[in-house]
Amino acid sequence: MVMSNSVEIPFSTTLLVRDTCLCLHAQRAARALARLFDDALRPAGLTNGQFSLMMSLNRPEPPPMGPVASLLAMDQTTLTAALKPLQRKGWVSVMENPKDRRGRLLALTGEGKAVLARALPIWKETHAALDQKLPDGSSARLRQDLQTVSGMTDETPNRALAAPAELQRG
Amino acid sequence: MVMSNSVEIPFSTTLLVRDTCLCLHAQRAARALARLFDDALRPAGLTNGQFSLMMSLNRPEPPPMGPVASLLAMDQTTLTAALKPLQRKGWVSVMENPKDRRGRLLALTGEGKAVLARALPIWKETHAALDQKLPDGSSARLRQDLQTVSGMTDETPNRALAAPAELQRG
DNA sequence: ACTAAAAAGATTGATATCAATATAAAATGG
DNA sequence: CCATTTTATATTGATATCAATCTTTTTAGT
Repeated sequence: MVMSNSVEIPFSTTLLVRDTCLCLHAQRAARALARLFDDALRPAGLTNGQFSLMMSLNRPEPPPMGPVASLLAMDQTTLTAALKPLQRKGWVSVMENPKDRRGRLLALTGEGKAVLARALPIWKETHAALDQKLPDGSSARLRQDLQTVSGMTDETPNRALAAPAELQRG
Repeated sequence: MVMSNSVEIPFSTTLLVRDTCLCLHAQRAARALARLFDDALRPAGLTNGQFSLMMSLNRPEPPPMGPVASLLAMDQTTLTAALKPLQRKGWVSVMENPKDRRGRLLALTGEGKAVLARALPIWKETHAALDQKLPDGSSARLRQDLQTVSGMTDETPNRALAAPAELQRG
């Protein structure tokens, strides 16, 4: 009798996982889109993530960190780290919240707004080109499905999706 | 006449970008799904990315690095880095390709196969639960749309999607 | 064969990501 | 008011991600 020294997973299973895993498909699409927008935004000096983050700070009132992290569906510690280079470049200011001294309020600086304004037309062009290349209706449908997934996997369902007060129109 | 010391982007534009940007939606969904699978796979000692990578190495013939990076839609240097911890743990072996001494051939070790085999049922459960929570038909549709996006943004269209020879049935 | 170009990976440096943990301040319950 | 708990954020350490650049080896053109 021979010791089984390895546990074989059938190749067909590998193919099944490759073809069906939503997580894998999402990571691949996220990497591909990140590269697309990173390349496009490079002349503006921003990555796709920095663009999204800075855009989310373009509000009437400076938001605290927690809601911003939720909006981007990222860990709070990731946001702390992501802010560092933007602070260093003087594009984002992080100030103590006078109403709650544990908290910070995030705001774009004048220069940050200028950088973002220069990046905006690039985003518009890139996104329009992307939309056009997608089959009719794909874009809106994909957006909707991605939103469903983001919300569903959240411990606090829809916390990131229920447009936070600071981002509500009106 | 007053110097304009900042370039304001209307708040309505911020809301538009937040609601429509496919890149942002993809990053959020990717982060959310990564957390979901990372949490589930933690008892098996794998992250979602390590699971996908190792599963892609479960083939009859050890593949070189390039096609694996393409399959995962990741940079080749990212793959080099991602292999490090797996090599250290003795789950993946990286050997010189005798047919092309520039290249490397990647393979699971016996222990790597065992780890992957223990992770597989966790993936199945997690993915089944996810599928069930999604509205009917969403899962397949989302997969398809994500694949379209991944392929479209690739410099070599469909390079990552055209199932590479090593992954072909037959 | 020789040279130039292309291909496969590795390395470095910067940022992104999250778990685990720590700190400080606010809220809550006596 | 005081002790406990909760909340908001920071720090550390490990991995992930990609651009820029480098080395080695193969391929192409002559």
